[in-house]
Amino acid sequence: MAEQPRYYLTTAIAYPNGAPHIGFAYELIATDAIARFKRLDGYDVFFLTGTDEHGIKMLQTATKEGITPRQLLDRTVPRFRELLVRLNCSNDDNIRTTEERHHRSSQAIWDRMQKNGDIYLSKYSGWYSVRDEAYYDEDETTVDGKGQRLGPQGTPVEWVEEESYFFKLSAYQDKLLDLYARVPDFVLPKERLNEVASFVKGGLQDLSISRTTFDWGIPVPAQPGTNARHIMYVWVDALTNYITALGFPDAKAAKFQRYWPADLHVIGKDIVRFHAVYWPAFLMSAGIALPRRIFSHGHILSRGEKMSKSVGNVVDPFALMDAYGVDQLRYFLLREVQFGQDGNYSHEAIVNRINAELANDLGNLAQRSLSMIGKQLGGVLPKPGAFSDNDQAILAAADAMIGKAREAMKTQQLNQILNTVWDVVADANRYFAGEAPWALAKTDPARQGTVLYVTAEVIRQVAILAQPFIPASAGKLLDLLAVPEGERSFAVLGGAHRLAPGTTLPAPTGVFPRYVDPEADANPGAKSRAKP
RNA sequence: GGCGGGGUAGCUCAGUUGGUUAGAGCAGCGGAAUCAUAAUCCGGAGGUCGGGGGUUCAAAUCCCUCCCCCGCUACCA
Repeated sequence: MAEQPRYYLTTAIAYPNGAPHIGFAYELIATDAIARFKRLDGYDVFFLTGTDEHGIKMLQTATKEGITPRQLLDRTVPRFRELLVRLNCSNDDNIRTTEERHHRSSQAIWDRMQKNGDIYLSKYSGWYSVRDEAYYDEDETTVDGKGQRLGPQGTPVEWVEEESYFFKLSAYQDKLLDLYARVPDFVLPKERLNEVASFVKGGLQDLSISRTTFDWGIPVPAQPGTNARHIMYVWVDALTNYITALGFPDAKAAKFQRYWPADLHVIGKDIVRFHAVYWPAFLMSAGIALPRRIFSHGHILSRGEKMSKSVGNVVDPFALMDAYGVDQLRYFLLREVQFGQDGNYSHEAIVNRINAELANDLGNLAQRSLSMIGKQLGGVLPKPGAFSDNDQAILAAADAMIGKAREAMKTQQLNQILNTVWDVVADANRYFAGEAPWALAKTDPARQGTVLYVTAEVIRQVAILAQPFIPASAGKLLDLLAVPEGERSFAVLGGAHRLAPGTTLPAPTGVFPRYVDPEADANPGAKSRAKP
């Protein structure tokens, strides 16, 4: 028997200096759907999430509140863990960059890069904005009326000069360009790779990778010739989490052997450069294999506008789950948004998807067919007669879903998978209305049984394929079809396997409730508006 | 400024080796059905395909030009 293929995928690690944002929830949902899809499709999956806990912003947030970074984390990190649980994420590990294993790992990759001659000590100076956490060129800055120099974001900057270690990023320009040419889907969507490539073509400067001005970070390994206390700055620390979780630097770590290189890093489009330029350069320098793909997802906008605290349109993922339900939120984000593009969130849009597609199209189809089996056939799945052309057509459509889904998954087109599945749901509704099994009950009971059987079989395949996206609801649907736990993987899709006639089904219950605006009950006349 | 993507029905989008009446979903309008979570099904309607010019028997699709939006990036001042 062939060895089970492996699949390692990650989200970016989130920065827990506040409450979890919808953007992180979106990334978790999408990555979880991919992880679940791959597992159901027979892969040995390792799915990593985590939090990025160092850096000056963390220190500043803590200081502002008069607590230590550690205390801040004790308060915020549990909320991120809670989000994972609430979202029903199937992650296999959740790394924290403050963990001891990660300190060892980061120091080890640093050592390797240094031994390769890519790290040197120099001086970093420039106009620094604490608030932006960024250096600016002098000509990017302006001086306001009070003599205060400001950065391009309008934040105050100050002249900072400090000793810093540098990474010879400039030495990797050609190797990176070669990588992009050799592996054209290294970054998806492909327009993102084009942007990265043109950035690299424009020339790379060496990267400052340490700081001495604060100490909330991983110490740089002891160096001969200097006693300055450097900590690693941002990206060496953050990116390395992907190998830490597999047991790096232990060369014999079973997980590292098994799962590295990663198949997929799912990240937000705002950090493409770090993953598509810095990370492969670090890995090349350290002599570690490169990940196979970076997928950059878009941002979730609120009614077409960027969410920001100042505008006050930030959406809390917990509030959304409370208002609409977990699977409903997962479904909406993955169905509505083309993965890789920006997407729009609005109350109207999510309610529409929930009611039209989950409750009406799929939920109601299941309810009407299964309750007919329950009421008229004693709850026993009927044995079908010979299949008519219509039966064969709808079954063929259902059988074809898995092939299309796998094709779409090759490039992480999650919404396309849902399009495929819900196209079949729409077909099934047409089929059901056309065959009118409620009328057949009197005229041709045998034929009615066949129609109900075919419908149930289509729902079975729909539910199995829907599992990665709406795991709890799809599971309930499969329960209603009395599908055993061991027969819910993609191996039983495609027509080689069918529902077993004669099976007794449980009494059907609603799986996808309609969303009813809470205001409607109290105030029936009022036009309801967006709540969350 | 440079590079890239885009501007198609009220909304979100599909549609380029140029070729019959430009498509889908949602919304809206009309009808059918009544098994079902008042869900479902059917049908009409709705577009000068950003503006202008050109090539062609024929252009959403090719060429020129202009306008607007988005992304990446640079720089003058």
